Amino acid sequence: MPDHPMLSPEEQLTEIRRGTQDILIEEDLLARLREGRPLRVKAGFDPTAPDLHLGHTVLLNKMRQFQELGHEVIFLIGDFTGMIGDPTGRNATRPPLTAEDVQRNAETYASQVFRILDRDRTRIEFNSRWMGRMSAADLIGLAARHTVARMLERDDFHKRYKAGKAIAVHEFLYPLVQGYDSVALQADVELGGTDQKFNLLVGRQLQQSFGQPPQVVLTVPLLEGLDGINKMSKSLNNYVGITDAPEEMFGKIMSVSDELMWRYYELLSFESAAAIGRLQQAAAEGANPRDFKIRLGMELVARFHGADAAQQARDGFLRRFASGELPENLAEVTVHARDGRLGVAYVLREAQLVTSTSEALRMIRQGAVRIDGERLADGRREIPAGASHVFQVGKRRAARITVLA
RNA sequence: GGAGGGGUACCCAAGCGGCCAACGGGGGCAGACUGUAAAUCUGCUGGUUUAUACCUUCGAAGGUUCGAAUCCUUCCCCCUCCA
Repeated sequence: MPDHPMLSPEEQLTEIRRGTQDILIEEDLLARLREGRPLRVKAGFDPTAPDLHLGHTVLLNKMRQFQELGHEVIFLIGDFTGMIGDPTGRNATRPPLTAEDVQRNAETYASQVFRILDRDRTRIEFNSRWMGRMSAADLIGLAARHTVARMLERDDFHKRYKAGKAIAVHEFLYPLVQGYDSVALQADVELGGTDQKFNLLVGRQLQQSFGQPPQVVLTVPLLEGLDGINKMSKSLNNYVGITDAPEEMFGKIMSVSDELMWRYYELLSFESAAAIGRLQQAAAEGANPRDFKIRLGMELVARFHGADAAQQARDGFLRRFASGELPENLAEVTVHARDGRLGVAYVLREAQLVTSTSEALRMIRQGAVRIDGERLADGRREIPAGASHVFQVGKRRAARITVLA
């Protein structure tokens, strides 16, 4: 990981500004950078969604950047706040997590974030460390430092209140606890997505209330998911997981719209703004955007799986979709025949290429099924035991299936 | 506490005794066209050894009926207005 220990405060600020939405207050950040000490940079993570995807990496990349600039990054796992569930952008409260859930999720986090962060420079904290021993009296004292009117300034509270929708009292505790985390950690900077802005600002206010200088708040944009509309999330199934296999990751990137590709360049690529501008220029002059998508896909796959894997993913993709060849590392599946044979629909179901025989029959009817490249028209076709063929369902599902006796 | 409205498939939303596995839209999947892009057109979008058949599904449980998503009873949940 490259280091920039020699950068001046002003130069650091320029780096930090890239890809951010807001820095509040920028002058404060500059002033702290001028102190010449490593800043304590905090970012909180919810323990409910342990599988990281590219959307999370926008923030992680920013954290890594602070590390490269020589600052101390605190990866805060909100195990205590997880019991509340951040109501941001939600209508329903989430079910509380058990201690085991939290522990397991935390371990998953740890194994994933260090694909981006420098392990040696990352401090992992759990906010239950201080919240867990806070008394009811302390909590009341904390709540006394904030007013209902200010809480209602938060956009989603405001909307729900005006619309007459329910706001549970404990939901007000979420921003308070998150803000108190900054007090407990004496954070200099807190990072978060734009949807976290209000919560981050509560941290400033509480720190002041506790006699600390208020943290600098830095927000990064939320990354749109593969659909280009909703924010990337696992529950919407529009995500690219950072543990996705190279081919899968590459394929997902290739399937995004041209418009979204540029957004991904902006938020995910480490290429310079100038270089990205040149690509856009070339596209405007008629270059095929597909080639830039390939470039982006390779950059991202290489980041998580290495350059060799990226090269292979690209080559495999081109062979498969540009030349129409079958994928080389085809899944090998065996299924069992009945009475020496098995109907195709059952073959497909047993091999989990479809979820039901009804779906299999539907797919066959629609001409989506191929056997060794030949389109299958007859849904009643039976495959004899001992046979081995390559079965394809649609463009994306394929496997070599051997029928055993 | 009182009055009223509502819970239908992934989402929204019709249906209000049989023609309902349930209109329509969105989303998704598949086919054509492509650059696994966009746009467009077409089909599909409970399950079942492949079936003008059967089974399960319309908040839950009972009931009426030859027959219920549709009628009745009880229960659960959500919303609106009043206190």
